[in-house]
Amino acid sequence: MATISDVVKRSGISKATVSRVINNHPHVSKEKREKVLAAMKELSYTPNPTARRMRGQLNTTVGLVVHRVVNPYFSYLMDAIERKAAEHNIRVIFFQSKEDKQKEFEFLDLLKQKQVDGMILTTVANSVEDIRPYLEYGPIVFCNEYLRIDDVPIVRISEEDAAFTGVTHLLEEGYRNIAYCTGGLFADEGKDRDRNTGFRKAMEAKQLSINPEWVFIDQHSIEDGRTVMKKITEMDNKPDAIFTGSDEVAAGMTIAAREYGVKIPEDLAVLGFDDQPLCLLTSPQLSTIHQPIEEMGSLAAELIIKLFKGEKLEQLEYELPIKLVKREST
Amino acid sequence: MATISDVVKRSGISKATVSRVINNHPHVSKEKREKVLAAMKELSYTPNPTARRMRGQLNTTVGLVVHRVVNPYFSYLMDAIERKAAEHNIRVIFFQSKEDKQKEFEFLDLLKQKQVDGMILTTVANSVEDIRPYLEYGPIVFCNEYLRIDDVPIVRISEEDAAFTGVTHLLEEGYRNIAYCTGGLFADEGKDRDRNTGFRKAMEAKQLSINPEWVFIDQHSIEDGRTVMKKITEMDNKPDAIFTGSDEVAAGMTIAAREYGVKIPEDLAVLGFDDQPLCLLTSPQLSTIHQPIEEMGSLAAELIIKLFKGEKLEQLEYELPIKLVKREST
DNA sequence: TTGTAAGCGTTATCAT
DNA sequence: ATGATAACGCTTACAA
Repeated sequence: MATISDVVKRSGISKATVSRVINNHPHVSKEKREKVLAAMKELSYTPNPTARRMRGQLNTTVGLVVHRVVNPYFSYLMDAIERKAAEHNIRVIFFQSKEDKQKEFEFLDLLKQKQVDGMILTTVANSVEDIRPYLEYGPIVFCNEYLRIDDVPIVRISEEDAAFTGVTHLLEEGYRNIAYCTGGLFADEGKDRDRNTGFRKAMEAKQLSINPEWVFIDQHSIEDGRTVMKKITEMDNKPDAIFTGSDEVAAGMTIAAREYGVKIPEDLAVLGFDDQPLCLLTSPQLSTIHQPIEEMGSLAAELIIKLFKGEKLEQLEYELPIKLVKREST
Repeated sequence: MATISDVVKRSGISKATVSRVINNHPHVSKEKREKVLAAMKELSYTPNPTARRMRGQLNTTVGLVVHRVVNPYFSYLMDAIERKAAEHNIRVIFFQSKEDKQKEFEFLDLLKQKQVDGMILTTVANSVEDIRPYLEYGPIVFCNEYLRIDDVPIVRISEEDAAFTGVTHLLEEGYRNIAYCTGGLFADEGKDRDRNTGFRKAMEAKQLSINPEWVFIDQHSIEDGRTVMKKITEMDNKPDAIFTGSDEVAAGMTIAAREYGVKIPEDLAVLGFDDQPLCLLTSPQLSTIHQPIEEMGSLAAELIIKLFKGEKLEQLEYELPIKLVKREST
């Protein structure tokens, strides 16, 4: 690999001026600039990114922390982020946190060590207080997160709107006995709080009350969905529709429905969340809440790139619109 | 961030000796070693990886080129590779090639520029001759590839065995009119050749001949699967089983089957390939060829790590065993 | 406008 | 066993 010194020898021009040309600095005569450019081309010279980084002048690598890459939600997000970053010649290093606090710290340390120049965090295990100190070392962007730190831009959907839209859809289709699933704990904080609010508001708008027996917490997987369906079949007082909060859970329910002879949506309407490709594979195909993953990833990448360039952001919170996709299950 | 010079000041010991301690070199007195270690701890010093890389002494980053991360085959492979790499404190930078030759070169250039210390290539678009020069700059491992370059280790399954096993399964279940799908062109090279050989051998073993009308080439997606099913329903002389070479294609066929009233497996048995999670979501659930993705990724990571350490590999070609998973579609 | 030289944080060479 | 010192490739004061 040719170095800057090779270009110096070849062109007979000083290192400083060559560097100026490389970095498009002004105050270089046309003549010398062209000579340098010629030498660079002849040697097919490329600046060594490692050396640049050591001088502290490089922003080309962003770290991306996801929960698990095999979760389609995250793999689509990665895809969107990587494509946008690639357009700007930014590399993406990725990490799987498995929501392990210790691992998360290890990744954040890469920011401190200048191994990455910025971080996009999609699932934060640690607290605001633990994350904040790392801001000193480089820009951070939250994506699909509910922590709020001053100065940290955040890209997400309105969970309240999503739940409201989903439950309202079920109500409009004529269902009245609505069950509710969540990946969280039906808690009063973060994502849960917002979704719960949406759920409550939708129900209240029709003067309906929430049946606590029909609330399922901590449900994530296809297997969980099967279990939920089983539980419902065993109930005396059964719901006639369910907001699952997850396509996987909804898919699991379709599988179990076949086993138990439950007809979807006649006996039980099932609404997913995310709009993953699997929605088209189940029978019946799943109605769901479409998440604007592509836009979220693309925006998150753009934000961090702006921060790399030292641009000021005119806005810190971005709530992207969801939309309801009606298929066969509701 | 504390630097080696800070440790020097704090401990009153020279840079050279501090460096020796950091790198566990011998010929350092117990006394000084402990002093240095103490200073390092007090300052919570970590060596700067960028500086190390510039000295040419760092092997901590591997580049991983996949076709598309949203393809579950690749996301599971990434997952396996990342987990194994993380065990050894190796970072994974990932790239999506979309099988674009130009992009592939850009990624390989990162090896030249020492942005990554080694490369795992899972889908090579360029020719052997184009790839070979990059070997000079760092180790390369092929995974799920069919190019052969001397000295480049390769991890894959036996495509011939996979096709033979799959087709033989269909024959053993009593099907005789076997259709065949491939993501390739039914060509005489690479992956195709091996799979075709397996297909032929399995058929020949039962003295059956291949009906060229039942061979579908260049089929990849769920949509492709729907099209294949449609074509089959329109045939006068229909096959009674199909080896799809892809779970997606097989899944697409189950969707179309519902639309056209085709019963699987009674009217047409369908065999997938990969054993992706979606196999459990379709009705009927898909029989398929299970790929040892976890093992492939893990092994590929181990190989590149061995090469980082300068270890000699005792073996260059690794063919991992597939197995047939019978579910409801055959 | 141009060039010299210092410095980024390491490791390796060579004396001592 | 230890310590100066050069070197990795680059950018940027500072001087000219």
